[in-house]
Amino acid sequence: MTSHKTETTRIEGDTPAQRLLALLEVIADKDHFFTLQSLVEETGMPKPTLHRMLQQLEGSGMLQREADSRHYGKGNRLRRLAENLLLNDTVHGARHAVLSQLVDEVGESCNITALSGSEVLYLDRVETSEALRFYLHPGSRVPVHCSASGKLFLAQMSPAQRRRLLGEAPLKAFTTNTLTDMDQLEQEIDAVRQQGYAFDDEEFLSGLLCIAVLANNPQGGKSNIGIAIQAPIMRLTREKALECLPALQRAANAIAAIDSDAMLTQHHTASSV
Amino acid sequence: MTSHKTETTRIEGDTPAQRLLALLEVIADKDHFFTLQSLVEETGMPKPTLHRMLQQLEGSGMLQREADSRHYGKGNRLRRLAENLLLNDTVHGARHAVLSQLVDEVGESCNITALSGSEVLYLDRVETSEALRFYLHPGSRVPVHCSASGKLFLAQMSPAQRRRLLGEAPLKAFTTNTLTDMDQLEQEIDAVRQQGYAFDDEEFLSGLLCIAVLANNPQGGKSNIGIAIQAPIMRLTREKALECLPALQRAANAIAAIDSDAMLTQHHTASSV
DNA sequence: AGTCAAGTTTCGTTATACGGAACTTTTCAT
DNA sequence: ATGAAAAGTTCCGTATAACGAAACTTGACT
Repeated sequence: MTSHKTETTRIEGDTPAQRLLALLEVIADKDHFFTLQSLVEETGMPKPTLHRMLQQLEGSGMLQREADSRHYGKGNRLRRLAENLLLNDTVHGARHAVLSQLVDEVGESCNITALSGSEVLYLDRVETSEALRFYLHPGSRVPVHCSASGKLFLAQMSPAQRRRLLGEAPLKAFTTNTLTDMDQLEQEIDAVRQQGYAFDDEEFLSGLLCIAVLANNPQGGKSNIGIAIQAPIMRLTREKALECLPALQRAANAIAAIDSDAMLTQHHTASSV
Repeated sequence: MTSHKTETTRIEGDTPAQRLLALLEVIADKDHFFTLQSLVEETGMPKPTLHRMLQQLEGSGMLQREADSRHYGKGNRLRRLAENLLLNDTVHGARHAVLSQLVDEVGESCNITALSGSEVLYLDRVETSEALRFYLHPGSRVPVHCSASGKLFLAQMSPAQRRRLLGEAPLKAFTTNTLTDMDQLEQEIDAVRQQGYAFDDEEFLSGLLCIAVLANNPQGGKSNIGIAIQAPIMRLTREKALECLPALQRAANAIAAIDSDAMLTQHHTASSV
């Protein structure tokens, strides 16, 4: 047999730079100093390659070597980068706060979504404290045609755009409720546009009901971020969901306000305090 | 408002990967969305080059585009990277030693914090040896508006940033002492800015008093590192806490020094003051 | 001194970055 | 609606950097 290569982590990426970022992630998880050899064993990459990468990171102050010249630790520049990344991410912070507030109000899991490519991307999510719940983590994706926010995004598009997005692949059925007929879907989308909100009534996952609205900024520019409540049908019926609509809309407006504020391209933020 | 070529920032580095990291630093400083064009103007780099870089960052989930496909924001992967970097940087760090030293001096539990999203993140913590104590572990989070370090972070933001972070969701009450009125909070924050330190007087947990200062880097930029003492009110009154202030400030300076110290090892610290 | 393991350098071979110019899409003024 | 300006995107020949097997150096321990 062969040697037992544990290789818990893999450095992946299509380009050298992406691989370097992946390496940074491996390093970020370490709470102790590490050596070149330890990384070789952990990632299975060739030693000269890792050596070169570490050299670059050290050369730019992202990493620092200990006095013995073989143990690496995180450098100041890297720490500062991390600090600034978090410090200046008020948009995410504010959105998250609104989402938490909404979850408190309605008592069910809520999420913020965006259209990314031809799929709906979960940007952020706050879980209910209820024991029974669907677990969908931020970063996961869902098809447009069977998600509440997806329908809203579709409803905003021109017919041409919509067909371009949906026209290629047939509408995949995930449950018996999934709308797989294009005409049916168009009809649903018309209704959605009228109402200003959309349901996903077990169209993606059996037992999951979802209601969503858009966080349209008032200027009309289509900053289409969606916000949704989702829960098991045993706790959330269509009727109950509609009762949550005002709270949902309020949250959507709050998020729209944040986004339009953050969209203003200021060239210089006031530094004086 | 004309497009003077200010070129405040330069993307420098000997290798493509280093230049990409430099770009990340530019991006880390932004608290609003940005466009390709804005980066072109800010850095003076060729458009296709920046386009390619952003493409790589977006493709690997480090950045995310808004639905309008021209505004970029920080992605989840980048946020996670930043959090892990800060969170796992403690055990062998010189900061931990400073914290231990402070605990020895004042005899109460102390911690190092950073702002992450709309919450304060505990980066590191050293417990007192006293039997009676609050147990809060590194990695846990606390709302900004009712924590000592949170108020300090808020105090250094621009009014616009602060409003964005606090304005859209009501201030949740955790105890009867929690400041839930925005005007009251603004007033408190003004005071905090004057004083340079902040209390949390049972505003998050009943019976818990806390005093904090920032580890300001000497260059005067914003800081995302706070340091705090916390203890049950039966052992730590406001008066007693103020007596600890010199020790606390000394520790903060020590931590700030660690950060800028290693900068001297860098090729060139002195960018213009 | 001798051995071994970790770190480092070399170098021919690929793969990627680079960025001017051309092209496409969106935006905005008329 | 219409067209011009601006932003985003793609092309592609050239320049540069990444790659990693192998050879070499360093240092720790015997």
